[in-house]
Amino acid sequence: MRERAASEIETGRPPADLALGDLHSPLRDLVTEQIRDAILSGRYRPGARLIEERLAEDFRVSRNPVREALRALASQGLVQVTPRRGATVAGFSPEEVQEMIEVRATLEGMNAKLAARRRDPGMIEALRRVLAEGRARAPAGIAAELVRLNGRFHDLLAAAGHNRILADLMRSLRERTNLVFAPMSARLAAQNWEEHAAILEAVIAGDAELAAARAEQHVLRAGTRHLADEHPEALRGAGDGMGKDAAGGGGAP
Amino acid sequence: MRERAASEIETGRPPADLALGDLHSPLRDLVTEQIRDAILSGRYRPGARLIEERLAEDFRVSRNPVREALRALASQGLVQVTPRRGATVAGFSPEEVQEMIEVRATLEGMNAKLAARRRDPGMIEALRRVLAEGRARAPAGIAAELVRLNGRFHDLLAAAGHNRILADLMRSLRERTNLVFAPMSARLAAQNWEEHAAILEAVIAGDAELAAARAEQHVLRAGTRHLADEHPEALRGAGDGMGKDAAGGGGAP
DNA sequence: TTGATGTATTCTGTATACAAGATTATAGAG
DNA sequence: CTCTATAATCTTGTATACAGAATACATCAA
Repeated sequence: MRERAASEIETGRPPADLALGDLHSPLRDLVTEQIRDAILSGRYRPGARLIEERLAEDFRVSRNPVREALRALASQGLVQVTPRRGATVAGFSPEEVQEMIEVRATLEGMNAKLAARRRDPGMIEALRRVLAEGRARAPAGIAAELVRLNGRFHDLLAAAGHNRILADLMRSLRERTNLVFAPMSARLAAQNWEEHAAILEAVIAGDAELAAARAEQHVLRAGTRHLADEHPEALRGAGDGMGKDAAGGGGAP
Repeated sequence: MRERAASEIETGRPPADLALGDLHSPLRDLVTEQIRDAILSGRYRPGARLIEERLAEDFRVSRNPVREALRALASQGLVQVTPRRGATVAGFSPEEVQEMIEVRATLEGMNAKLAARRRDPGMIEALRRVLAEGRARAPAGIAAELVRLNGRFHDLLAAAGHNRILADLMRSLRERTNLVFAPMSARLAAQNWEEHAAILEAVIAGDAELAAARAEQHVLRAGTRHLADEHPEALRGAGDGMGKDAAGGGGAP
């Protein structure tokens, strides 16, 4: 503490409260991020085997960080590991998808309620900005960017609810459902952002019940849309001219 | 696979589709269970450092399985690991506890609703049995046993809801809150089981809304009780004559 | 004594090695 | 030609080794 103050004076720099070492993530974390991205972006498809040594070679690290990364992803539900048989990218049965959606809907509803009760001005302002960007990009944006924006909106909404535990659970469920909802047309993306707008409106108005209902419906509707609109080509290879973002998904909730 | 082993034990029936090798869990899993038990039973207290090599020596294994076990527990929220500084038993701030309770209350409410809609006869029968046992033991039972029974009741109720995702989340949250609620008097344990009875009654009656409300209140009330009734001695050492089960907890929800 | 500084020790992060289990390929019997 | 048995290969599970970061300790100056 005193040392920090000293270095502050010496360098004249503001007292960033994170140590220099905090910038240096362990390999395990870097590898986890790489694999997670590969899964969420669709480069590794559900069911694909994740062989430790192969990944280790790809990333030029030893198997240990890879193992730990795989286990971490497994505990988040993105990877499935079977003893002595190794890891695969998680795939979900229709029942599981349905269950995840129901839970997510409930949690998003709860969170919207909390957010509406709080009406944190800073968060609302940030949400407005992301909403504007999302609406603008929805019709024509590229899949990967829309997924990123959608994630930002939901993360901000979660932050507005001020419940970290809840936020973590929602993010985990969102990532998993994204794996399923990834391919979504521009039309659906547009509707997705209109629903976001409606949720935010209710939050701003402080109408907790309305916000909750809208957030819950938002998730449930996306599930229904997915089933109704189901694209058979979603399961095909990546050689459809959309490049590596092909499976990035346009506007899943 | 844990479930499979459990049902196996419960039924005493030789498993149909169970390969012999499935009985042989990796060391990592055995170590995970050991450490988890130690944490949940209070032998390792919140904040205590979990040093890999020390644990490895205790269990007579190398550090690798221990590392993986610690990471697994970390992802379940029972252990906290800081890069380059190692693992400690998780401790929660009052805010986090409050947040966990709120989320748990919502999820238990949702699950009770699902269970009431289904009214699975087999599950209800099993719940009745556990309820009877819990009620009988509540006044005088030893802490560790009451925790076990309480866990069984909630697990069965979760199974009755028929949503695995939801069940997993509830169990994870229950374990974490148990870490906090562990010390609970016999009186509170009795009330705990009366609330269980009320929930089950609503489930049996098929009254989804009532079941949800009661389950939600059940969790929230336990949180309030905990704050109101807070025992200062909960944080003291184990030398109070209750032995190694001292922190096992009588009747947290 | 108190505080700073350098040193020893402890612990984690990562790499490597090897044994045992699983998978695939191959050969032979029917 | 299909099916089974067996060998060859691949992969995971676990142990061990070592480098670097974090912590504890001892030493010395004020």
